[in-house]
Amino acid sequence: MEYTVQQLAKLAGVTSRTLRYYDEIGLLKPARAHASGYRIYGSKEVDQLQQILFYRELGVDLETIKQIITSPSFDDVQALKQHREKLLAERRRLEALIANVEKTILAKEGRIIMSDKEKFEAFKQQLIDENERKYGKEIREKYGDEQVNKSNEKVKNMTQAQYEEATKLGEEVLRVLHEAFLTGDPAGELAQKVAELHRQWLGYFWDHYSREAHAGLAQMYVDDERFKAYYDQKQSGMAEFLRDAIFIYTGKK
Amino acid sequence: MEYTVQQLAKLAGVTSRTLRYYDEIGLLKPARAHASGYRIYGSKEVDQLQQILFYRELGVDLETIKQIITSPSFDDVQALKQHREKLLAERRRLEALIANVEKTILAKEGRIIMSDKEKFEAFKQQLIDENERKYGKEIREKYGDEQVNKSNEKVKNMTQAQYEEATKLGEEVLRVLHEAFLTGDPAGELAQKVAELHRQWLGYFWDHYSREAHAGLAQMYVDDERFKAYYDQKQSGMAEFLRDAIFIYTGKK
DNA sequence: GCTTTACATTGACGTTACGTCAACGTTTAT
DNA sequence: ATAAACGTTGACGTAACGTCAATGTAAAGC
Repeated sequence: MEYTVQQLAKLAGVTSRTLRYYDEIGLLKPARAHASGYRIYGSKEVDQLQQILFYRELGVDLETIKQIITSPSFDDVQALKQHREKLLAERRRLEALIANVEKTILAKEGRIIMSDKEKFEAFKQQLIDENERKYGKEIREKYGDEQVNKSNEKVKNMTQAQYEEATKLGEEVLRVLHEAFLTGDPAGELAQKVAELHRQWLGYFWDHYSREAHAGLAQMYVDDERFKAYYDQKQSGMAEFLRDAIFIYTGKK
Repeated sequence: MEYTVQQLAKLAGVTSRTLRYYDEIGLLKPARAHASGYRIYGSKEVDQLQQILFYRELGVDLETIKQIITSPSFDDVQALKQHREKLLAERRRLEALIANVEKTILAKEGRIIMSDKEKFEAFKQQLIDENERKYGKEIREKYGDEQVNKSNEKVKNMTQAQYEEATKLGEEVLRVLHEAFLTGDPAGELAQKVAELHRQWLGYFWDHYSREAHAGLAQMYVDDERFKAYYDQKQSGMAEFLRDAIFIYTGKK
């Protein structure tokens, strides 16, 4: 089954302009060009476009999508499974927003008290995850400029499965951190487990690990209010605790 | 509680640039300016920003958001309830995408057959609804330029609850249309019920109804492949049938 | 075969919602 | 008083197209 630009655009619910743009940037090339110069797309391109639309739906930028799907190791069934996981996560985020709006309604009706901070909690979760990744990069730039290109490449080539794993690991860090916090001992077994998990989490974003960089990032968690707020979400003081645990783990203290 | 730009930005998980931009376009003005010229935001602005973020989350463009929240009749509790409805709808759309990806996985594993068309179904639903609204406007421009401003205003002020009702009605039109189609009689009772339901649906988007405009739109459904494909989704010929039913309903034939 | 309509191409400017940076004034902490 | 942190305005750049012009090609109608 072959399609011209308009046919495929209609089929997929995009515009012909979009398809031409995708051709132009090398994201989705036609199967071939008709003698007239018209673009002709086939089944392979249909499947590729569907993948692109899933990634787009999940907020991935086109350049990143291009790198993922043009990789020789790209496995479309695996990618579809990853989309599913990510869509489920997105649904959970929506559910948090729904819960937040319901809570806001109660607050407006005077039934509960809601802090200014709580009003924005559901909006911020994804942003904080992204900021955290970004700041990890800044540390890299600070301690090793020659590694930045590799690091950028690594982040861009991260698969959705890896992203999911990283997200889960980040959640686990937070959970175990709280347990360790309750022990009160940053040098204890639990706290050191947190630091180790945190190091594993960094492995998803950093091309090369160094203790110095790890410690530097941990200090940033305390110095930057956004991170501090994130780690203190369960209980105040947890950001400092994590910093201390990591300092001990890395031998800085 | 008062906040400077960075404080509110951090609280809400947006950038100071965003807040300055929102001030510049009149979307979210500070409560006052400090003697230094610094922007100072208060509780009222916090609540406004939360509303803005909900609308933004739901894909509403900033100009539209501005018009909604600056309207004298804006009711924030009512708006929150509408956000909730829309978020629930968005969650249902995500669920359709999840079902679609699961189905695609099955197709890839060779367990079921999936058409090229089915591969894009979940992506297209919202797009078609939006296109339909847009074309309704074009008809208005064609038959009555002096009504366009009112019509634009109506669409922009449509509440989320109204949008949901319109969506449901659109679905009912399609369902009853198929039943009527099976009777084969565009002048029959069922077909005329479809035309009436369609007219009601138009009431959500048009400030003023005219039979001429209705008939013109119906003809467009047959002439424009995108609408034709939409109405023919259940069975080929349904777009023409709807056109005929509306022509009879409006007295054009 | 010729004409008209529909479809496709490339090129280019415009849009929305910011991101980024420069230059410089103001506030806070030491 | 000084340095660091924060704020301002102004301005250019970006991603992902939307829109339109000029022109060639394919398909339908006569």
